[in-house]
Amino acid sequence: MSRSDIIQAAAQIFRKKGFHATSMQDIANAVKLQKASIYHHVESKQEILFTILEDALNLLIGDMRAVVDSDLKPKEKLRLAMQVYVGRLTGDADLATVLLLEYRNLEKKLRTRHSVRRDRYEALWRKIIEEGVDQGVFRSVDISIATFAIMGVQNWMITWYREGGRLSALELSDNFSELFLSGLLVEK
Amino acid sequence: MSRSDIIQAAAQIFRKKGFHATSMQDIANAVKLQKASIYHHVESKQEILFTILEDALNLLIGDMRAVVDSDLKPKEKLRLAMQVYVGRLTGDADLATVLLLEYRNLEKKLRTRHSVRRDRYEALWRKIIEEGVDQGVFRSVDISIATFAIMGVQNWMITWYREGGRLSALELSDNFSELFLSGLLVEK
DNA sequence: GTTGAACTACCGACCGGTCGGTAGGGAAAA
DNA sequence: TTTTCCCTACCGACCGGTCGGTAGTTCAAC
Repeated sequence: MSRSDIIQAAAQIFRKKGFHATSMQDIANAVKLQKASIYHHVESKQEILFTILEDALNLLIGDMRAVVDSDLKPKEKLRLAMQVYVGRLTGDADLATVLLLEYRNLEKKLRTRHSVRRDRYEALWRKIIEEGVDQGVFRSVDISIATFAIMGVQNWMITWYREGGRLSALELSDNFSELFLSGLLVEK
Repeated sequence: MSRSDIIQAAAQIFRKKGFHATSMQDIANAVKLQKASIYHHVESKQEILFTILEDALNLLIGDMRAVVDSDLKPKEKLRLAMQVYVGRLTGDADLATVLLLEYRNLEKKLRTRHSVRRDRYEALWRKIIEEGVDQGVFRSVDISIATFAIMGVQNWMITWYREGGRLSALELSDNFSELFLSGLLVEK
């Protein structure tokens, strides 16, 4: 039994029941240990949550840096970024759901630390849109709003996406990026 | 002290701390009653949550029926629907946040009942998009995906919108609808 | 005198977390 | 090769405190 086994089991239960509704006993049962034994591996329930969030965010930041630093055009960067992000959200739903929903339950100090890093992540998305506007391929939209919109569409997936649905992750992300790039209206 | 005072106070605290992190004592303190006295007005903590969700959803369904039943063109229906919905989300953030985030904490039976009604609400959005596609003013996008996307952008607002921000609710919704209708790319 | 709204006092269950202790395996000392 | 020692992983029992909820009572308004 390793620390990461516990973290992973916790993520799964946090996702299903939420952080506060999950007891340390629940986690202990999942890894077939006594509750006390868990404290040999982790400091506290808060630390478990924090670790889950950090791990998830690190993964995403790595993904995004690669896309932003590539020499693709803004349009392709956006498409690729969405492919990768949707892939992560659908691929590890436990991690994703906890990341997006449960960070609220971090105590203040840890939450602040996490928010800083999350803002840094979102700034990478912002950069892609800025680039597109600067190069004249994107209309001069409000950058912040566009970023929020793009994050929102994708993040909200965690509330409705179910594995084995009608569309694959790739089809979903392509639908999204097409929608964002071309809009709903037919050509004028 | 009325029942609705208690419900409203609870919504406020649920929003800030989450359902499970909120104790009946917290709610009692907020309305300056003893915890036991609250049970004179409500059946249980679950019932409080359920009432909040029902009230919020009823409001939204009423809004949406008016828009769908109007004789506006699909493009204007979408614009108006987003204006109204964003107005609600920003106007009563407590209700909105609890509606979108805390319904997960309903016990199974109540959650199922709620989900049915929420699906009925989302079907109204779907209808607008369908109408646009049928009339040939919207491209023939995947209707489900487009609906999820539009709901997602707006619903995700509850995570970042703060009163007194740079843009008004109306400006926000107009930015959103413009983005959805015309897309990011400049005219070809 | 009935009623509704509030109170005090309490319940059993469970919470996150800590305690002292131990089984067992690997390394160092004899 | 045997003995000693230490360390990791784990355990059962327990801590003070809080949880949602209940029982029974008081009291003012009608």
